[in-house]
Amino acid sequence: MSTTKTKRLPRSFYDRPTVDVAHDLLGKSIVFRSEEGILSARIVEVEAYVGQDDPACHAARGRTMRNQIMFGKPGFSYIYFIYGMYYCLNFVTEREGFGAAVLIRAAEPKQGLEIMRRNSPGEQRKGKILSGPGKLCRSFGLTRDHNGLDLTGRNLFVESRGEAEPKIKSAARIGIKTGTNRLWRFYDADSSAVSKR
DNA sequence: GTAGTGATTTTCT
DNA sequence: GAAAATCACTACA
Repeated sequence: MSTTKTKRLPRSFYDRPTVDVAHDLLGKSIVFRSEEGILSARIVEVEAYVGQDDPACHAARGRTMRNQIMFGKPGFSYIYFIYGMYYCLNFVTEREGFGAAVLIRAAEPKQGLEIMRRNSPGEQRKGKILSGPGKLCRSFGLTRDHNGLDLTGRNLFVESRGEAEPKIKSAARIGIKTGTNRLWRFYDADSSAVSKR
């Protein structure tokens, strides 16, 4: 019998302060049942986007068509389209009515690497194929079609295997012009898959 | 190795 | 009409 316990994170994991959720997601595994097969990866870089008082958060100016999922219940996926060609994956956090989420920026492939390579023909290096939010979605095959999935369901979720906590560092968030004073980017200092050093 | 910039289209003002 | 939670390519060191 196996001694490795795998556990899908429950909704209560996401129903907490966003910065805590972001921090605790590092080292956990994203699992996605795509039509081509199972994909999984170890999360090594995330960013927190926290409600109306965070000017960099999509929810800062209230509800819109795009961000309404962020105001819904925690434990759902928020996937948006950016720069005309990329998607970014987030997990919605905190109570219903509060617009917050964690952006998944980078991960290390664990399962389904061949599918990821097919989805990202320009980037075949295992250590870099998920190193960036746009690349992660492209390699996983995530699009607007996967916006609003329930992370307590079967198709997309995060699991914990009782892994040791990684060495976590924090820094300013990337690619934004406001709110850079908040150090809400967290990453595994020992991983080479982090998007920027 | 780093620095600068063009691609491409949805979303919001 | 402008900006955008990015990436890949080019030039140069």
